[in-house]
Amino acid sequence: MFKKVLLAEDMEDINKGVTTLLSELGIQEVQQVQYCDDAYLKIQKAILDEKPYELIITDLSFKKDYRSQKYPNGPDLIKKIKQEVPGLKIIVYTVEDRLQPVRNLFNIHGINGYVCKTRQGLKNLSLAIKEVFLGNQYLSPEVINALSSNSDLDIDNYDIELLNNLSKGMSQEEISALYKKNNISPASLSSIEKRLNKLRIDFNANNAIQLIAIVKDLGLI
Amino acid sequence: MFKKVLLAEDMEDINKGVTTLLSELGIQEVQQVQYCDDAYLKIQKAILDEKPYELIITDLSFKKDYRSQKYPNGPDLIKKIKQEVPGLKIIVYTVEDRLQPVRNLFNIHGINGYVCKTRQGLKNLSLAIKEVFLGNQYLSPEVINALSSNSDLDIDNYDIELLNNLSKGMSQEEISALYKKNNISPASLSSIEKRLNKLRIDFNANNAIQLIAIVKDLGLI
DNA sequence: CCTCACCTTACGGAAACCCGTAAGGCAGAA
DNA sequence: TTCTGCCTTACGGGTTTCCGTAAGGTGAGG
Repeated sequence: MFKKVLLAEDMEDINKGVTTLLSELGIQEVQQVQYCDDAYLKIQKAILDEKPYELIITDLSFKKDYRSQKYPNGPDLIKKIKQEVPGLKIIVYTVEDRLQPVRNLFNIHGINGYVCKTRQGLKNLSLAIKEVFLGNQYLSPEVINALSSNSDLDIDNYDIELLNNLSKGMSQEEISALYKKNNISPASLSSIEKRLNKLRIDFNANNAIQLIAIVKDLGLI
Repeated sequence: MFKKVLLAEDMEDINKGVTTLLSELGIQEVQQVQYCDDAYLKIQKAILDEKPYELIITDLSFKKDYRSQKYPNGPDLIKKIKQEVPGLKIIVYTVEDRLQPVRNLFNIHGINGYVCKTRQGLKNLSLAIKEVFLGNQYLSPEVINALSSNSDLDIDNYDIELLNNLSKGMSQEEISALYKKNNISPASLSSIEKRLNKLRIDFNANNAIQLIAIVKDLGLI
């Protein structure tokens, strides 16, 4: 089993529950932080001391408070860690159960496990730790479909960016002009219309308004 | 201090932390449930036994699972309780920190306290219990502005419904037709346009698309 | 080299949205 | 009653979106 684990989670009550679980699993050294920046510093320090962490368990959302943070929330921290210490295992433990964010965390950032905070959350977290220790991936049941390939319509970054610009109130013509200026292709009004048409079909939307409402609900933007 | 309190909260870890806090506050009888339906039943039973609860502490969101529920989440439960036992005090303890939902809970349903789950969540909850025991309202700092009158632009149910219909992909003409059929006033296309224009100004939106994006983010719809 | 498939762009017309102006209706105050 | 302010409705015209059709460009494979 893992010997040294770091837990990043801002809420004291949850923090306490998880720490107990980790001890019960036989993990000798369990440390915890309530801010992502602290997590990053501890990880770096541990490496310098040649006693690195073997596993990070982190929430995704951290409430903002008076302390300004370089890494305000989970994804920022995860990105940084996986860039600098790609071998370090990461399990996400969070309430977020929308599939697209889960997909991104696995496909882009390369996390090792994802557990939803639910009634069985702690139980699943314990399973996740065991699987990740064996070198496997783990997804809790609520999001098991996130990585099944058929479930993703091919939405790429261009699409996301397009939807983002739309939701910021830009007209399609303005977006076209912006893309031409920045050499983003395709940039013509016609292409943008066509792309949006495809998205409307993909998501069963009558018009751009409903499209934005839907992708907001899905958490795509 | 309160003698008999019921806690409705689906996650075991949090549940445990809060229960401990309540005991420390000197509350003799603390019971807890993980489903809203169970909460409702316990409340009814306690009244029949002539040992009613004096305070309910409840989360807002409860994860769905295999058990189908008559009251699937906090607001449903709160509405029912306040209808049947208006004098029973209710404190909401949740992560939700958007102002509009908070406003609704106080103004429509008449809850007595609202505490956000944050780093200081437990501390604030303890304050809330004391205040509510004294007959006062309590809002935790994150949402203290929810009830300050100046912060609400006068958005009424008509506006919310209008935005909802828009986000469902209806055209303004379709909405007009629907309202005429259902005798909802104003129903003319012109009035609907005018109302949306006002909303766009209120929310600083360039067009209907951005308007929907904004009100979705705010949690108005 | 040519062909074919695919992507980008262009264009035109219908529908929807945006915005200003103005007329009708209704309630309260003089 | 008349006046006034406010809300609802009507209408016109400019802009944007939606949806075809079609022309140019590019790249893979024959």
